[in-house]
Amino acid sequence: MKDDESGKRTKNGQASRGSRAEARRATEEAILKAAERVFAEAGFGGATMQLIADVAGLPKANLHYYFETKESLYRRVVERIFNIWLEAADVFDEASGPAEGIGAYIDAKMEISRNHPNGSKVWASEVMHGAPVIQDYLETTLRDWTEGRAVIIRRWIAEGKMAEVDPHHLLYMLWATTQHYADFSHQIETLNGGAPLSDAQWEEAKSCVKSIVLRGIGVS
Amino acid sequence: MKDDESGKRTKNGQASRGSRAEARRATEEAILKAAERVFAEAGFGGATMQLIADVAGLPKANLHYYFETKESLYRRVVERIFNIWLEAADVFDEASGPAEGIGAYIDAKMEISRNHPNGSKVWASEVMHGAPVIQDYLETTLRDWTEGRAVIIRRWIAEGKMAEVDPHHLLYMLWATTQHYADFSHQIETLNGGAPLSDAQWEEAKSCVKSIVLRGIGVS
DNA sequence: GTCTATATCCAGATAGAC
DNA sequence: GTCTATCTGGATATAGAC
Repeated sequence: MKDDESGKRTKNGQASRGSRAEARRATEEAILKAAERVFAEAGFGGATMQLIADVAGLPKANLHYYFETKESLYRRVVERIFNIWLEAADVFDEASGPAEGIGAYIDAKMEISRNHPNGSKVWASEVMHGAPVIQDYLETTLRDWTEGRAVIIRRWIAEGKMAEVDPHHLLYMLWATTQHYADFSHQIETLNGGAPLSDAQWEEAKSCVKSIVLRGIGVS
Repeated sequence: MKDDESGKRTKNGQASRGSRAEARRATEEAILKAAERVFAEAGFGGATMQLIADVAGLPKANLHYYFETKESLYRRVVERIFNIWLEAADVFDEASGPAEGIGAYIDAKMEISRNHPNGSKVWASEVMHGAPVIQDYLETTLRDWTEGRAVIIRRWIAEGKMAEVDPHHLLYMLWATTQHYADFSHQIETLNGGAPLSDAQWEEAKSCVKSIVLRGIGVS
């Protein structure tokens, strides 16, 4: 509930308590939250500053006071989901083997797909359009992260702990399967009779993905 | 090479041979091809009729002569990739078991990801934004198709030909893993040192996805 | 059927009072 | 820091000559 700070705001969007700095952070947070949703639902080109302002409950001009341009606001939204994913990957490193490490990684990514579907969609949209804004992240942080995880996977293979599979393609499969539940949530919901997945269905999704992938790499 | 009809056109976009009807089809095809690329690269909101016209080598006004609105042009683009996927699914039905059926389906979907990456991206974008234009397809054709395939999968399970997995989640995994190579091609390319996957790498991707999934469902 | 020129609208961004 | 009013560019779509 860390980011449920909208309750601290009046309907005019002014923070009602705390220091100036806190008020500023709270307003920024409200804008980022609204922007994540609008960018996810409409795409960068389809999103309008007016709509983001409406969702955040602020006049449009205030957005430009907090974020110089539409693009700088967008970039901050993309950075957020990326950092959330990076943190979730810690479980990968601390594991003693693939069953634990990859299983926990799938769990963590599925939880994020459930709790931050909009962030995931914004990321997907950004990458699909050629990563015009965060190409630098792909070439530095993401590439380093990927190579580091590939080393771990190759060690597990060498130690006979899992089948011999290409580490990159395995990682792509983990990203694809977990993020699909966020990025294509609307399609899944439609095929689920128009209703979002229930708690039980999410648990089933998690265990189904884990069981197929883990058995698929010779762990189980 | 069916759609390589741009060679029949002069630089002014006029068809140089054949009947009026043929000329019309050729121009329509050129517009659809350009539109698919531009919508994929910029999203619906970011795409402009001017840019599509430039890519197609036509004046902007001609697009409105062939397609009444930007949205109707977009809808046609989305319908195309959907129909391509539907045709590819025939291999699923004709198979005698999961090893053959699901293996062939993965092969077919991977080929489409390679040959129609832009169509796949347009579809993904459309679904991510809540399917404002093709929701009817999701609720009719796609739902029917999915339920039909689920019946086949359940039969294979009942016959002891594969492990007991939820058919829907298995289908989501097939879609996610195969389409990832189209939708996230830019990310994959970046992680591949900036180069697109080679022929050999595509073969490796296909066999890697197949081996993990098939082993994951207890086949092979 | 094809093109140039244009009408109309709406977006991002800013000025300036409070 | 917040808000109203406005500037300016660029988008969809159309009119009308050829």
